[in-house]
Formats: sequence, C-alpha cells, structure tokens
Amino acid sequence: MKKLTDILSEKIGAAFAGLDLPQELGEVRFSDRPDLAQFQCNGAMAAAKQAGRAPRDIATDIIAKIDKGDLIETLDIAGPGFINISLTQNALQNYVNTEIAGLGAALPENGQTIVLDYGGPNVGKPMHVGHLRSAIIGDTLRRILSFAGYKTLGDVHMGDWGTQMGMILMELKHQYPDWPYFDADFTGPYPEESPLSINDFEQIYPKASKACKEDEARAEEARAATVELQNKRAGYYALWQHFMDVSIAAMKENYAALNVYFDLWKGESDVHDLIEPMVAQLKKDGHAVKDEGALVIKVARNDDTKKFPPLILYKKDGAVMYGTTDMATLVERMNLYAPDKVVYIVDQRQHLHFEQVFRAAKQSNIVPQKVELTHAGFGTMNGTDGKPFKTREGGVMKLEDLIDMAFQKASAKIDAVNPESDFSDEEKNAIANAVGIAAIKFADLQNPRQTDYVFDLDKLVSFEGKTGPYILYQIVRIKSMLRKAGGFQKTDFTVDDNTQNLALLLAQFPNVIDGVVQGYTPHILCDFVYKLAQEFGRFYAANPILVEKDEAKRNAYLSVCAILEDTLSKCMELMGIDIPERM
RNA sequence: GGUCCCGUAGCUCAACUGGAUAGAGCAACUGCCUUCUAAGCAGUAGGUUGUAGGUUCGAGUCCUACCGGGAUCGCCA
Repeated sequence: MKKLTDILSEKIGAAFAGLDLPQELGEVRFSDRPDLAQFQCNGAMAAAKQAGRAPRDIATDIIAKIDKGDLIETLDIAGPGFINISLTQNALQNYVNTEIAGLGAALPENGQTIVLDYGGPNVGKPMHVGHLRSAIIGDTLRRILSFAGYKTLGDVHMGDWGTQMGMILMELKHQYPDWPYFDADFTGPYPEESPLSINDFEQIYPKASKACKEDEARAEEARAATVELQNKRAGYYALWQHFMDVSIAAMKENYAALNVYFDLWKGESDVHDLIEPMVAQLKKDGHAVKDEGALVIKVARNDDTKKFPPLILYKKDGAVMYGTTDMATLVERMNLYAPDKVVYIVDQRQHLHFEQVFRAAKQSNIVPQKVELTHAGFGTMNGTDGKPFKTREGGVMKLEDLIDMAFQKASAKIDAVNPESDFSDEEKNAIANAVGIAAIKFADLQNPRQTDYVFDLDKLVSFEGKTGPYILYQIVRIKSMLRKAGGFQKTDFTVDDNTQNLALLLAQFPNVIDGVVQGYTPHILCDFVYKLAQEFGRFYAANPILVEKDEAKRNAYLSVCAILEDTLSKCMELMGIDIPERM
C-alpha cells in the first residue's frame, strides 16, 4: 500500500535534488485547496532563502524538470510559490484499483513486535466509564497496528496487587470478623465459593476508601494488610483469589460487550515473584539505593528542568508500589516477547510516573536502549462542569449502565423510525446493540487522544451527525442497494466527475493509517471514515443508481459502492465496531 | 512556587506539526421523501483563533509578556 504522496514526493524531490536543493523539500501532500488542485508541494518557498532566489522562480525551474508522464495532468504555480499538482484520471483510477480496492488483507508483516498496555481495570471495583477510554483507544490501536504489519500483544494489566486490595480486605474484616479468611490460626481449606458477588464490590470499595481517608489507623491497617497479602498470607490470599475470579468474569463481560480484546490477561500480581530477584540485581548493580527509609532508583538528571522524584521500589513499610510492578512487568515482557516497542494507554495524569519508570528501566538496562517505551496518555473525562466526571449522586457511572442506556435508546429509535419493521426480536436486539456500541465507541475515539474531553451523555448516545450510527447507516444503505441490485457486472473503480472526490478520499487511506501509527491517534481514522461516509452520502443523493438506464454506468457505480463498502467496513473493523445488515 | 498542557463559531471539537479562503457536528433558520433506508441530502447564518507585542514571503500553529482554566511535583493508582 504505497502512498500516493510518496510517489509524487519522489518525483518532485528528484527535481529539487537536480537543482542542488534538499530532496525533502519535494514533499507532496494532499492539497488543502481541492478547488485548485489535488496535491500541493510547498518546498519552493522553503527553499527561497537558502537558494537566494524568488520562490516562484524556483518553482518554475522545478516544474520544468518534471516529466508529467501518464501520472500528472496539471502542474502549476500559485500564490507565493505553491506547486499545485493534479493527477490524470487514469492515474488516480489505477492507484485506487491497485492499492486501495480489496484492502481487506492486512499489510505485510514488518517484523516488529509491540506490546500494548491498556484496560487497566481494578480487581475489587466495578468497571465504570473512566475505564472506557483506555480500553477503546488501546484496542483500536492494537487492531490498526496489527493491520499495519506489527505483531501486537494487548495486555489488560489488571490492578490487582496494590493498596486497594488491603483496603478492601480490612473493610471486609470489619464487616465480617468471623470469616475464616481473617482467622490466622485457620488451617483450611477455605470455601470454594466466593462469599461476594461483583455487585457487593460496589459498596465495599467506596466504604473502605472513605474509612481510610477519615481514619489514619484504618489506612495503616490497610497498608499492613497489603504487605501481608503480597507476602501471601493464606487467608488473605484465598479471599483475594475470590476477588480475582469474580472481577475477571465481570471484566470479560464488559470488554466483550465493547468488542475489546486482549491477548494477555496479566496483572500486577503475575510478576510478584520477579520482583525479589529484580531488586536483588538492581541493588547489586548499584541502581537501587536506600533513601528516606524506602528503596528507590534515582532517576533525576542534572539537566532536568523539573523535579524527578525517585522511583520507589519498596516503601518504608516494605510493600511494593505500582512502579515496582511496572518495572517487573517490563522484565517479564522483555523475557517473554522481546518487543521493539511498549506502549501504555493510560491516563495522562500518570505521565510523570511513566517517565520515571522508563528512565529507571533504561538506566538499569532492564529494557535495552533501542526499545521504544511510550506513554500514549489520554485526557481526563470531565463532566459538563469541566471537572472530572461524576454522576449526580457523586459516584461514577458503571460501564454496563452506559452500554444499556445506549442500547435502550437505539431500541427506541428503531421502533420510532420503522414501526412496522419485519425485524425479529433477535435481529432488533442485535441492531440496537450494534448501534449503541458504535455510538459510544465512535464518540470516544473521535476525540484526540491527548486532550481532556467532556463526558456528555447525550452526545455519547447520539445517532446523528458525526457519530458511529451515521457511518453504520451509510454502510447499511450500500448493503441494501447491493442486495437489491442482485447480480451485476463488477468492474474496477471508475473515476468520473461524480466519483472523483470519492477516489481522492480513498487514496488518502494509507496516509491515514500511517498517521494513526505514528502518533497513536485513532481520531484521525474517525475523521477519515466520517468524511468518506459523508462523501458517499452526497454521491448517493445526487446519483440514483438502481434506476440508472445506462447499464455500463449502473455497473460502474454499483462497483464504486462495493469498494466504498469494503473501505468503510474495514475502518469500522479497525475500531472494533460491528455493522448490521439492516438498521 | 517549579514544570507542563489548554484557551478557535452560542455549545462540543478539527485544522495533516509554519502554508493559500480557519473546518465539522450539535443548536437556529430555509428547502428536499409516488428514485435505491430522511439515523439522510442541499443551503443560510454564525470568527479580530484569550489579550498585547515579536520572528518571516507567510502564524491558530514558533518566541516574549500578561489574563483565564487545568494537570503534576516521594512512599495511592
């Protein structure tokens, strides 16, 4: 899937080189003035100073050196020195047919392995809307990187080993002191059934958290319990095991509903046994040192412009922190997968933490220098008041409640739009589900990854305008049309006045994929698929296709629609959004 | 206080990392269903890109100052 802009850049770049100017100046991009040309090159203006000549003169010389061949239709200079380029209809058509049409298959493997760390649900807490972004962005990046040729490994990386576990254990001890799990003399065996269901956790954690905040003794108790759990005290460990079973079952349900998948279901606890040897080695090599009662790795550098606190391996009470498990997790990942890149899709507020971990990992050679460690942070989900999102009751909205809300709304919409539909209950539910999930995922993904965004429930379950359901709708209209067309003579993509914009958009697909891969920014794909769907909408409204009398034209347009369906569907697939046959 | 991020249409956000006339959606207004799904299409209106300077052929984008908002800065994650 070679980029059209690369093909043109090579050609123009060679002309620059021929004038003893840097080849990079020949970089060509899709034009932001489509009324003037399809492509533009701004290099002549950039070259003006260094060449000591007027930009338009340079542009004139560049153009004179270029053989238009069958590729370029027009090549001219505009404004201060823009070089405007448009392709011949044939060239554009060939490109779409050879590089874009039938792109169902992923790109060839590039030999690189990339570990993606996303999800990050906590054991012992129900999943809420705050878990949405990491899951959706991470899973989409996994799909896109995979499509782009990487070997990807998505790891859910559960929070199952931190202080919140001690807090929950102690809260339960206060509520149920008679449970055998808390009896240090109990010799087992412990019950096989979990004494708690996932719904119980809704109450327990908030209570535990409140107690620890208000009462230092309780906080201390929780910290101590955490250490004991991490040392695998039998009763605590057995109870913790129940938390795990119950929580993981619930997580799997939530993630499956969102079409979010993981290759690895690892958690902080999985690397527990790696911590001791890792720390021993770090001490031996002089990386880990005692400081203010804790064992730390110092990561500050002389040229730092901000304060870099050390990474704490062991707190003064002996418990490990998430930095410790993150380090040990890197040890494991290097051993098991030897990735070229590790990307963390985690809240932006943890950026400093990851900078610390990355420095520590590189300083100690736990991670080889050439391995790329990236924190692809995402912004906070704020309420309409601009503060971190909370429900009216002050809590957070559960993920399954959000999903159900979207489902209900989609269901009502189906009834309203088509009251006499022949949808079976089963099909209707499937459609409502697909529409609801599409709405939620697309609404989230279209926000740039890095910035905070406002959690607006109405917007999240909206079906009109720049939304997931809009795109599904356009695809469904194509499907419906192709069904009604029955058999038709399939042709290549034909470029004419009515399909030119579509062709030009389709041609941007490789640039879009590349853009997402470079910046880990899925919203670029959202923009693309929306524009494409919109352009189809125009085409569809302007050109009645099924009733077209000219059979060659009818076939050609139906074929264009088929290629559009493939591309649009591919984009949705890359976001893990299912498409119904009808809606 | 140090460091970093943000401020673009009434609202929510884009703008391919310095390019031409700053674009979408929502909300508002006007048209379009006896042609393929109106969850749609076409159109109108809406802007001194927080303010003031600067850098240059060219600034929403870079620099400086100020105003306003946010994040973060050692034993939570």
